[in-house]
Amino acid sequence: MNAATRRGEQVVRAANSQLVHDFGLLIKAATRLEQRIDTALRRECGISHTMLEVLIRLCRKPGEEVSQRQLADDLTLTSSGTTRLIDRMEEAGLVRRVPSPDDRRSVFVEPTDHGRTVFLQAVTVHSHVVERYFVTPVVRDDYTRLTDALSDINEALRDAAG
Amino acid sequence: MNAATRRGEQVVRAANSQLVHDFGLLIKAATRLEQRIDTALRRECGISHTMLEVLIRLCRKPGEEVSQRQLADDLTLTSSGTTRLIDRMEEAGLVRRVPSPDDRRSVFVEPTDHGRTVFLQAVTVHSHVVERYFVTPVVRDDYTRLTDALSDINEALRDAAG
DNA sequence: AGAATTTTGTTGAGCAGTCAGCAATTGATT
DNA sequence: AATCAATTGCTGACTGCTCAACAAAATTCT
Repeated sequence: MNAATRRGEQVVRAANSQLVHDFGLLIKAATRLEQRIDTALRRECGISHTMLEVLIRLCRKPGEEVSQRQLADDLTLTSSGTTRLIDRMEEAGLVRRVPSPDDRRSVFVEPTDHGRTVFLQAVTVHSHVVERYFVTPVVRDDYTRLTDALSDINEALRDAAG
Repeated sequence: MNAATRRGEQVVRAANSQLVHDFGLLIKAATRLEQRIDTALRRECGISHTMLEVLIRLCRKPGEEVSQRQLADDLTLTSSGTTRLIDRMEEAGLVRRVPSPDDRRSVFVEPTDHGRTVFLQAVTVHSHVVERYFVTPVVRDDYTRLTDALSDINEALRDAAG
């Protein structure tokens, strides 16, 4: 057997590895689910899935002051991405920018009344899709394990710098 | 208690719902993992994560003829997105377009020698990241449940049209 | 206090995808 | 066989993000 053949087998083995396949499952499930939610939200509420995530974050603790910096960190976005996202949401009347009194670099973002109204509609749509494709397909016992595992993964990703 | 207060509580409850939180875990884990892999691949092999997914698909069964259409379906991309992706990969010398003899609309995509070489390097980088942040953080017993659950979710998503 | 460093949000340029519309080819209907 | 419909890949216009560079403000270090 020559070197070329040997390498050929190596390539095929790598492409069929269990690890590669398993990881593909995660990426695919997340991508498709997000696409579905995004489509449903745009059609029924006129907002994107990312915008819903912003509203979720902003409505969590009423009265809490959330800066763009915090939003960026929580949504895994860059600061410039966040600036533009909030631009669009402000334009759509969903949120309002409020300059921080303590730190004049910082900008707080808060939901408007309209933002809260849309949020309630959107969360309903969101829940339906999640219920149908995320909760129902998984056996109850497996579900808690799934979320446990995801928590562990997120923790590992958060702790490690590189 | 007036209507406004009642609605205010409703908003807070929705933003803190378990379902919303759990789903956030999935999206966040997938997003961050993919970002990490993408960064590592770009730095160490000069290709994107999407390009690696193409190479994985193309190297699975040697001799198999894979059209752009099939690639688009497997990667959850639009046909135009696929066209441009293959454009870039062809330019980088990773793949080659071959017109199908049977169907003159269709284009087969196959990896070049260079593509296979890069693939082997890339799969190593990919495996390291996946091993570290996807396999290791999860207890072994939970791992199989996790992948089972992800399979179920993907099946539900594949079967349903809307 | 003053200088150097870090943090915050914004902007221009670019990248990687989408959608809508297209021509070429193939398949189905009659 | 002729037409009508569906599929394949491509292109222009757009979206939503990133990265790099920046000014303004805050923090740290002498």
